[in-house]
Amino acid sequence: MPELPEVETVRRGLEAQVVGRRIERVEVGRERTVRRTSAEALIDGLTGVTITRFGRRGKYLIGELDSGDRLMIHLRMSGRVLIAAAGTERPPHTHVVLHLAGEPPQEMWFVDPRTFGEVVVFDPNNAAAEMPELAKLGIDPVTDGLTRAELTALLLGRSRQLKPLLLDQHVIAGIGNIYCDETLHLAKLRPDRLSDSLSAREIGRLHRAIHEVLAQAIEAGGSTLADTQYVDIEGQGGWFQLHHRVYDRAGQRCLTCGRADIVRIVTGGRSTCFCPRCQH
DNA sequence: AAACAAACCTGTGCGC
DNA sequence: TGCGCACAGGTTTGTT
Repeated sequence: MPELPEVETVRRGLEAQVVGRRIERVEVGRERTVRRTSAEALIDGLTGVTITRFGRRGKYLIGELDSGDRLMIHLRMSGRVLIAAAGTERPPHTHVVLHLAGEPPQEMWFVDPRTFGEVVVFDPNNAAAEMPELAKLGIDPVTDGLTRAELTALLLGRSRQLKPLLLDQHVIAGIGNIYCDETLHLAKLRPDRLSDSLSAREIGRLHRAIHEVLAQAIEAGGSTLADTQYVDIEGQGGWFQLHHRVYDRAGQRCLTCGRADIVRIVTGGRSTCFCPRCQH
């Protein structure tokens, strides 16, 4: 569920509330969440340690530890990170608990019904072996910046449909299904357009749309859909869903032209919504 | 190289 | 009310 804007919102919450606080105790309730290593590895790697800063690349949260190790959290489809007063009743599917020192004592929970998410402590000097996907991530438009020239090279260097290309984390890191559809709509480009068919003018529109959609979504705290699965670390939802113009609106009138209905197709195995009149 | 399908899981919403 | 199916914000792997 969570894409770049949601992960960035979580990152900011962690930076504000978890960084600088010693982790006194660690609980792992479900082995699958720490499957890359083990419960012992996570407990050993985090107990008595302090997170000194929290970064993000694409949808990967990376905490730097004063032990020299790093903490990687990926929310995948249904993961959530929450902070709560120590002793508060935990929601179902709370798989990892970090007990944080300080007044008042708090707990950081990793909650994940579908268990696709991961929590890992790894050694940055051995990242190629322990976290190989990090090195393969493409350019993060927010963390790294994505210039128009870089985007042009990424598009013209191959012939791929725009939708699967923008979703490919090895090319551009952070865009997921919601923001891909919203970006293509704002750029007035069909999701099945081939990347090497774009004019310089169209590339300019796409470049602007990527940055605008992500920036506005971050400002709005991300998108919280009807199931209210995504919330920030304090349990608050975002409000960018109020600005969705195509995502999950198949069959409804286009909010931009008002003269056609949003269409749903499947591209790259993903549900894709667009306006056949606005997007070419 | 690019497009597809399936896999990993659980929960929810819908039609009957 | 209950059942079965389709589908979900992600990513990897294997097959055309």
